[in-house]
Amino acid sequence: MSPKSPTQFTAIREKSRAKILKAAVELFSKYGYLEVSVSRIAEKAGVAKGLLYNYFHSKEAVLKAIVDLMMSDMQVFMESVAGEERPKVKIERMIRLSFRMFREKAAFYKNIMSIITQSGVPSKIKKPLNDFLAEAVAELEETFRLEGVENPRIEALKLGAILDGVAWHYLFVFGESYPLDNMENELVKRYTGTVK
Amino acid sequence: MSPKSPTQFTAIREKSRAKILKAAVELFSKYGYLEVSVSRIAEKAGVAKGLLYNYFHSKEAVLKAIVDLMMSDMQVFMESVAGEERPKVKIERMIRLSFRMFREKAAFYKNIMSIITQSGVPSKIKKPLNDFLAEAVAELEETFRLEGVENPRIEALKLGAILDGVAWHYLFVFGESYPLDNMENELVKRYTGTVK
Amino acid sequence: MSPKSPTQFTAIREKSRAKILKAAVELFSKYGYLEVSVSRIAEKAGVAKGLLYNYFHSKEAVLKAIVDLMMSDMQVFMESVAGEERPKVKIERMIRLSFRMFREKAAFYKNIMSIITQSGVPSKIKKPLNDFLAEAVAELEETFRLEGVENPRIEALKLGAILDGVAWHYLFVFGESYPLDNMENELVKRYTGTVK
Amino acid sequence: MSPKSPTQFTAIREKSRAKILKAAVELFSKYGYLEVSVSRIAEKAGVAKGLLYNYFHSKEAVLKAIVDLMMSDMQVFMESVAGEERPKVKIERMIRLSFRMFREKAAFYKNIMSIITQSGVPSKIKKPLNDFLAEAVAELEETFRLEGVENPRIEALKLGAILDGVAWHYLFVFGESYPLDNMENELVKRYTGTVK
DNA sequence: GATGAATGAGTCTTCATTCAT
DNA sequence: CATGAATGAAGACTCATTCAT
Repeated sequence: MSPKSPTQFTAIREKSRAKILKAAVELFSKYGYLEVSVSRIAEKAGVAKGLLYNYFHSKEAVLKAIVDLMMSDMQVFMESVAGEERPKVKIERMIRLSFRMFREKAAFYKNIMSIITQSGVPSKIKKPLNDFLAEAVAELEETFRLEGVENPRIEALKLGAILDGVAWHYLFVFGESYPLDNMENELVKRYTGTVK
Repeated sequence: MSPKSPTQFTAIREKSRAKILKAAVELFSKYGYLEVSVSRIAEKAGVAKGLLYNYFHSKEAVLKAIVDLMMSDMQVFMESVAGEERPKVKIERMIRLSFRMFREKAAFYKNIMSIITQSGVPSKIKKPLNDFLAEAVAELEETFRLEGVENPRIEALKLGAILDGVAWHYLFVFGESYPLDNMENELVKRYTGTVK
Repeated sequence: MSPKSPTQFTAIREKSRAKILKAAVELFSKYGYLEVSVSRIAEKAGVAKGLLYNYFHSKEAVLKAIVDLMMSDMQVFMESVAGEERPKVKIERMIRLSFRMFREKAAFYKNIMSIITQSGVPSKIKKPLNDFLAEAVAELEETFRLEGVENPRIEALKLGAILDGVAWHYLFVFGESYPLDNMENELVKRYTGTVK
Repeated sequence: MSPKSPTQFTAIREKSRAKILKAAVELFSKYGYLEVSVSRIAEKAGVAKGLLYNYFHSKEAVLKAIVDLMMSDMQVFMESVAGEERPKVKIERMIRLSFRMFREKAAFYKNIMSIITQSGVPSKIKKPLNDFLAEAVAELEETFRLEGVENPRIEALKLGAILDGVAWHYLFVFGESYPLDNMENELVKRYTGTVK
């Protein structure tokens, strides 16, 4: 008799939106943005194709939403180390954080790398990701500088390259057999002189 | 008009095939496999669309042919250092070779990384590329072992990660502004104790 | 909260229905029947999409309701001259009435001509409009006959054609720059021998 | 063995293009531009949907092609009376030409009027048609001026309105029952003082 | 060997309509 | 009476592939 309350609608919306995003993340990370059709996302999410457009005005908007999610996730991670003043500790935390992301946000991370690598993706979407990476390297550089490292820029790029290289190898080349834990400890040791 | 000799036919075939491959390489590295249509390849190659199917039975077969080309290119590179017995020198040469490839075969390399990243590409094509990478790491591992490094597997993976990370940063993130030369010298110094 | 009296319900119903019709008229005349979506009508009317189906069982039914409205409007106009016995005066009044409609009901008139022109619109809707036009011509014919004009049918069709032609030029071709007033006086003079 | 000659290809292309245009003209004039889908055009033309895009880069381009055809047809008609110096004769010829077009190019003319009337059609397409109509009226005005008519502008608009009104009544309201011949003779008599 | 017209499945997107609350 | 989430058919358009010549 009475219409659904706004609260009910919000809850329903949130749930459907989440279903769609979840399906999209999985499919994009497994098959790549261009290879996945809107129909397939809808099917996997268990909703009608049309419903997707109730929440995202285009396929690209779905990708954008995923990227935004990932970005704020990463931002949170970044901020969690931002307060750290001791350079060595900060480096260690950044390394450990990166590995945690590789492990816990594998699907997201795969998407990110795949998006950056795919030419079909509009640069409107790529730009913020590239910017984020560049910023992360800048942060590393600053930390190395504080630590008194001789060539902080090069050193930051090197660590950045290792981390992204590890991610790439883990996510796209070697898969589960990759010795993620060993690499993590090795890098921490190498950059801080200690092992946990 | 006049009947052509078998040799002439072969020459013609080879020329058309090469034209098509060249066009495909350029387009794939610039726009990505999925974004490039067969028509566009044919157009760029200056042949009729139908002719392409005379040489390759599908669009995917064109990609396969390109990957094969790249693989043998890399194989040649690899073999050029295979004979080197002195571990330190071998490591240096492998590093320098990699950077030469990043620089001189940027388009190829971009394609490779992009292909590996796109799970849409059938594993028939991706497998050999992955294998090649694994093999290269194995080669590094063996060399580090000879050198007497403590944990050659980890060390090889680390250098592999750096190299691929550098490639990724250079090709997809930072572009021409990336200090490729500095990184090269830095790595050589780090791994051999010398600079050129 | 409190139970509403039947009168209240009727009032509410009437108000919502009117809001929807108003919105539809405006949108249809501005963008055309096919170009306007039900969502847009509901949005402009400030009601939920579903409510529209509470009052009209389809989008087409909304159009039908609008056409009916227009028809009764025109009927009223027609009846206002029906009593006139003097042929010359009647002709003049019909001409002047037509121009008043072009001016004051431009949106309605645009809709009508547009509907008649779009064969996509089901004839259930077009029929009454066509009938109305035919009737108007018949009325003119009768009046010309009374006046003793030689070929009243042809004369009626000719005046009808001029009036619709003027409407068409004014509404779709020349727009505001069309000399509606001049044409009106010219026609009155031509058909009655007088100017106001 | 040998490829088709360019001449053969041109012939084939011309034939297919014509088939598609013919189907489109018929469907557009019967159901209106917006109501007709590309699939339906292709089906009626007896070709695959995709082929249409081999000849026209969009549905709108098909419409544009039709409009262009119509425009040049009308241009030819216009030019055929352009040389006529005697005003009375010129007016008669213009009237008779118009009626010939209504009769012989009914489908085209229906399209034109329907296009001008439909809001969904981009003004890029409408503009030239409107311009053409305006030009035709200007031509009439000039002729009336030469004839020494008192108010040539109004007179030209009036004749223009009659002609378009007749077309509208014939094509959209009364259909085959409309006394086209009578109207034609009546108008000629009215504007030249003679009947054929 | 070479041409490009032709096919049709598949892409993203829109929208009238239904329905649980 | 009122809401808006959900559906699915249909629309315009793309493109790998085939084939007659």
